[in-house]
Amino acid sequence: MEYNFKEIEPKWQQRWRERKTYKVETDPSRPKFYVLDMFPYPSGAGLHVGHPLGYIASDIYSRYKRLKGFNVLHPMGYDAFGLPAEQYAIQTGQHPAVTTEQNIARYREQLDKIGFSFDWDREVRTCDPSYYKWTQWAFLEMFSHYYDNRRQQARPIEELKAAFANSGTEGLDVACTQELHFTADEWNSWDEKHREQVLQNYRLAFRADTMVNWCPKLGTVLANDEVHDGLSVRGGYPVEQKRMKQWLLRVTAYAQRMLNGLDKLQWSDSLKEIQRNWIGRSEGAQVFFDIQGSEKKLEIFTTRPDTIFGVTFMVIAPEHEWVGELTTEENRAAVEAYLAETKKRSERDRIADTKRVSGVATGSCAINPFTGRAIPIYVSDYVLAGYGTGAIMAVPAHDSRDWAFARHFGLEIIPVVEGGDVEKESYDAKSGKLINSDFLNGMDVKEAIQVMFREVERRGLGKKRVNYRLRDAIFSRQRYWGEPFPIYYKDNTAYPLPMDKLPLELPPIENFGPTEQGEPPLTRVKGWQTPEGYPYELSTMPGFAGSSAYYLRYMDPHNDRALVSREADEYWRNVDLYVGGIEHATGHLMYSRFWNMFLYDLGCVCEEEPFKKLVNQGMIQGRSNFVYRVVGTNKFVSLGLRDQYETQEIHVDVNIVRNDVLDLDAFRAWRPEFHDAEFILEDGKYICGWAIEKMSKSMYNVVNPDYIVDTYGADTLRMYEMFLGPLEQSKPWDTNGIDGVHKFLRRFWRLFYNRDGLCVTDEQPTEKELRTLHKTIKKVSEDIENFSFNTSVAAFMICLNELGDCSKRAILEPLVVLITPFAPHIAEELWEALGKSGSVCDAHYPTYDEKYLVQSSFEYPVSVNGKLRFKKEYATSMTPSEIQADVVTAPEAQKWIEGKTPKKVIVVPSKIINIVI
RNA sequence: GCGGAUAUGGUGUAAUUGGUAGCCACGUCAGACUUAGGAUCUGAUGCCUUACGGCGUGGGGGUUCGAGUCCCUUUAUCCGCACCA
Repeated sequence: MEYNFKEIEPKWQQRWRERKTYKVETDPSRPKFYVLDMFPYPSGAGLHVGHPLGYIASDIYSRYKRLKGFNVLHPMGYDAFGLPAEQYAIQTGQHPAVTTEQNIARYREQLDKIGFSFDWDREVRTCDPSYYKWTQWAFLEMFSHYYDNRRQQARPIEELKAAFANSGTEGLDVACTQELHFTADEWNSWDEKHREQVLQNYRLAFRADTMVNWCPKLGTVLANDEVHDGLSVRGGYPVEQKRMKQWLLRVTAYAQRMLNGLDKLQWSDSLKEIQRNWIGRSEGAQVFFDIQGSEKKLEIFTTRPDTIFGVTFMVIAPEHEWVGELTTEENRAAVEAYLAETKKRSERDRIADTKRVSGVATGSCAINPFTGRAIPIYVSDYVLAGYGTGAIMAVPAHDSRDWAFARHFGLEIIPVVEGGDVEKESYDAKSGKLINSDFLNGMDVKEAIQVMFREVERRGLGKKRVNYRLRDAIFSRQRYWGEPFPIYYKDNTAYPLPMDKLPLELPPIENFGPTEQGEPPLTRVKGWQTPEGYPYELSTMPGFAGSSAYYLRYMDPHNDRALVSREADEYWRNVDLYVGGIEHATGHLMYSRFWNMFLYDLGCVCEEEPFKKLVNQGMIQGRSNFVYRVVGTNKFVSLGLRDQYETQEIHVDVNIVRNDVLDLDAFRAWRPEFHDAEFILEDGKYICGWAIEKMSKSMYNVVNPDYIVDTYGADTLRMYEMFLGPLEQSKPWDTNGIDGVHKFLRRFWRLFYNRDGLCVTDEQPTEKELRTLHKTIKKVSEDIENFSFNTSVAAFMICLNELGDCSKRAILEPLVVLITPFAPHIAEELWEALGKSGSVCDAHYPTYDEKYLVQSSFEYPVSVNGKLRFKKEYATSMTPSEIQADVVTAPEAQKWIEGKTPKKVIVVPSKIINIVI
């Protein structure tokens, strides 16, 4: 009887469905384990072989944990709202609700074929009103909370109102957009509208007039992580800076906590580093500079207060609010011309063109507070409005940008740290002795910085401060396919919808496309207002809104009274293992942490961090194949002979190429133009060239998992994807090696079945067979724990090679359980064949017995600089007695051990190979 | 520019974490069986050399009895940030 995956796989998939094998319930009597995949956007293209990589890994891990006795939560759902779904809908001219539904059905069908152990009863969809009710709820909670810096916690806005009524802003330390100062009397004298405007400065979800990334082509604003190199991540369209009134989330309030939290997480160092960079904490000083002939003081931020004696000019950003004021009459024309020019340059131009020095003098001067000298103030776009205060003190001797600027405008360069030659370039290093700096002279840079922090505060010039690169997240999108804001407007002031009115459902509309003027599509809905006639907010929430707390919803997906019940949250707590792509490092993984910390402050969840351990699977690239057409003919020359002709490289569909050998008939049939193609072969074959490229339709290198499942079966696909290489590493999909894995499964099957049928015997296994079994159990289990799935697949193959044709029940039974996480279908079938009742998913994971393993370590003598040392070693291929004999009986070693010290001893694990006496 | 990662046969990779480099596969070659096949099984396969032997983990240097592994340096590729003061 042959291994017939085509019969086995649908059979077990159907049984799992019928028996609800993967249904999971809260069960305090058992330890929990939560394994989560990043849920997919159901895009129109369907899955390719790269998508399931992470799902397979997490499925192996969760099946393993289940066999180990854990109560495993392993859910799946769809991130169905947002730009990708909407762009696809626009491209196909269908309504996003329709395409999303279709795409989900397609995804589900593809996922089911691979045999995942998801509990589909817990499926969530972010576009489902019963789901986004809780997205809206969280938003309203953010709207009605502010952040108390002293307690490091979100607090109800009512407390802040009470504080304002009592003592104004006196003694306040809270997260805000701008530092405001007012008294209790002032607060109490304001009307509701004015108070509300002030409160927007403190709410965690708030409306503000800020510079935003506006993408005209997508017709919406984007958050910083959705823009890369001045282009939108989705679609790659140009993005401009624009001042607009938008909803934002005050994620910056949590910057320090998000930074601190990283230390406790089991995430890869590179991912933590990306988040650290994105948060971008820098310690420095805020310093106020007097302005000549003005009451005002120009505030700057610097990380190098030690260089203040070298400040010879100041620069403010073109968007700085004092540009107008600081510009003198004689300079006004030049400044305005410069501002106009800067405005024209797109974000992308500015990035591409960082070496160009440009700027203009305002005509005003500031006073260096330490030297008392007047220094000119310039405007230049190398200073960013959004970071720090939008103004800098320039130290040309020790900052390369300031140096370039000073050179360009002929400004003075005063070195204040020893070490470089400021005539040639600036000396930016943070080391050296201070010079030309009065009381700082002779100090080291690090010491001088600390002294200056104190000195600046002592003289009342400013304060030591921490600055973050992280910006508040822009939360509105001028699009249709997203969660509506539970907000309405009365007299231009935003009011929250009462909680019992949630969810506020997205109204169905025919024309959902973006409008040209940037008006949200919801503008088109007549009567989009409260029953009292107040208009609702017209923009919708961004994609990351719905994905920020979905892992919590899986714990209790049908609860209509809370996002998650206390009971479910206290049992499942947080995600033990999260598997997904690194591309979400600065997006979803930041927002989720922020969102979860906020819910933690509210007391809604009991863990501050949502994802304990995170594994980033690598990307699967495509492996394209090429044929070489002799120019001007319809002749194709094989790879090895192409140098003899002038050829043109053409992509060929990888599905008609096998091991780089072209299927000639399939090629002729592929496209009409190749119908009468001729070939110049080498060794009777046509060899194709290849290259690693992105997996995409245009390169003809897309491999669909359905095709692999049809040809080789899901179990082969699962094992092969793991066998391909380390999970975290990006690698090309290469179908060439898949036969090896498939052959392994067939050989495995043949241990159970021969031509006559089941051939499993009850014979006692030999010592050698038991050793192989126990070694494999140990290796495979350890490898799963370490996410080294490629080596565990290899361990199975070694096991099979060593077993030969051993068909003994005592060996095969544990092996079936061992292989279940990797190849669940074949495991179920064989488990049944062995006469076991129930699913192999509920079996006990086999444990290994040390006594069958070769002594794992022994010690041997080594001479290190004439001193005797014993070194621990490991052996896998010899028994302890063999090792002992080798070491002890070698006569030279014997002598050495007796005290006749040799000059040199070279020892390798199992035998002494060289001793010099 | 700053930060992070990677580099091993024709290919994907492995290496007990400082101890005989190349496990397991793919591919290739040879053989067996055969209804000649994209089936199955057996053997060989890092490179140079007829052989003896030599060389070999991107390059160079170092530490060590011993380095793919540790240190310094350099090159290439990938990723993140990027006028962040």
